[in-house]
Amino acid sequence: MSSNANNCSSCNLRELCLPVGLSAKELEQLDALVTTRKRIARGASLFRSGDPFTALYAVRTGFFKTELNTSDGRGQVTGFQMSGELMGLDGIVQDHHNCDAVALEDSEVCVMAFERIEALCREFDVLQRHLHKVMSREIVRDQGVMMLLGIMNAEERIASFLANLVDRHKARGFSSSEIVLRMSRRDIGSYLGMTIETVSRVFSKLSQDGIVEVNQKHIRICDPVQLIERAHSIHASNDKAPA
Amino acid sequence: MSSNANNCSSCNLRELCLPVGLSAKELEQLDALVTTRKRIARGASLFRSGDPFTALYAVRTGFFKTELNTSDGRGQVTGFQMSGELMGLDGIVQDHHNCDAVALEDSEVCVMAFERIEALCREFDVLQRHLHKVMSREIVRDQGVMMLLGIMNAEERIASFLANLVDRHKARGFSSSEIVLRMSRRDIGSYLGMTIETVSRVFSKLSQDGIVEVNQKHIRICDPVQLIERAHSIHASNDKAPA
DNA sequence: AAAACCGCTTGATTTAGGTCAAACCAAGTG
DNA sequence: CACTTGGTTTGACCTAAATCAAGCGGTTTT
Repeated sequence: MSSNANNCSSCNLRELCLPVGLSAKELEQLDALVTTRKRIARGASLFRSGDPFTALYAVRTGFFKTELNTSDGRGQVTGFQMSGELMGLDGIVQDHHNCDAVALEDSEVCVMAFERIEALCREFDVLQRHLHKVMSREIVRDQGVMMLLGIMNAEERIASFLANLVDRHKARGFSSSEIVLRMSRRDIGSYLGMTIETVSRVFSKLSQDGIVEVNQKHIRICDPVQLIERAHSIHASNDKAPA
Repeated sequence: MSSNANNCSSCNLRELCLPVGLSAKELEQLDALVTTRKRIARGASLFRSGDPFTALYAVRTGFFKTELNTSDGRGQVTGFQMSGELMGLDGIVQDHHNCDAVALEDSEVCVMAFERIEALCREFDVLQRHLHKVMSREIVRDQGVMMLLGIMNAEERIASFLANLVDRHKARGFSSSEIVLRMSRRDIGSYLGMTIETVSRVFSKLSQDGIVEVNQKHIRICDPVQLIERAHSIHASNDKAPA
């Protein structure tokens, strides 16, 4: 790796990952955060449930899912992570990870030793507050998913899911009308608490209604207003990119 | 309030709330954590969605639910909190609360100004780690609820819910075979993503099968092994009392 | 103490979404 | 190229849970 390959201060994801308004000097000190980077091939796991917890990971490139697996083989996808988003917070409480993080495409993550994060947070209150906000955001996001699973019907769930993806694409400066789904219908179904058949049927419905165009993994959002309309319930202000 | 009424060091919930293994001296300094206590009458709110966030709250006595409310009047209960458990973590990310916290019986909470918590965490790494664990535990708990809502059927949900309550009662030294539900069937249904009728029917079913005895709010666990059997999926090691 | 009310239970019926099954389609592979 | 293979779509049917509706204790009100 080149001299500044691991530098947060020169990373273009800086605004997604780190607190804003840091001085150049502070930023420089934060470069100590990322000790290494790690490449994960599509289909491989960054960590698995039970692995010892030592670090948090920020997605640098690529796309991940996190999932819980049950003894009886059923699984629950608990989230999808894209560039600038954090993984591993679930591991802190028991010193081992509580879910699997699987790369859905060839990906690269920044490895941040948790002890180092904590040490820096004791030094810089801005960073401390930032970490707390990141964790709080995850809690709020999870509560949004609970609501989605608890009270929304299939169409609302899919619409919320798509609207959320659009938001996160926007926050990264990507097209907000053309998105490519990195995850399978099975993963979507697992995340949204429904079968692949229902996922497929709802996509077809939204397509017939002229709200989206669906072509396998390629989704074109034709009518973003109607899409949000269909999401209906608070598809809350959660789940944005990390601040 | 008497001289040491607000002292964490003399609180019998200490082991649920605070890190273990603190020296007497450290404990003394932590007494600065709780600035005030607050009584909340049954049915009243400790905070509501949108209220400015300034503090975290620990339940001292009583029982709470937290819920999200949607524009269209639907609501989702996101959790129930009993003595020693924390509320308010959702408020950190946006400096205002994201859900309502409602007392289900006359209750008392310890108010911990968040700025003070952060200041102390910069000073004591043990406390810092503790706060991170508490937040991580909440994330893991939420993921457990996602799984419950995503893949469990009605009976598994109710069985998990009861098994979880039993665990938390045990952790507090309460009877693990006799529990009194502080929440209504409606709240249970909202939390578990089902209607009150289904809640009632599943209770009746578990009762017929000799696993529990149900008498309105009074539940007797007759066969705890079978109860866990019915929960089936990982009713994971989450959602215990705060460490 | 009748009446109105509230939370809960139980039964009858309906329905959203699950299950089962078949076909489709893109991407490898021998 | 024919031939898998794995993910996706679509259709037919079924079921778990929702909805609708009635009744059942308690508790509070008048």
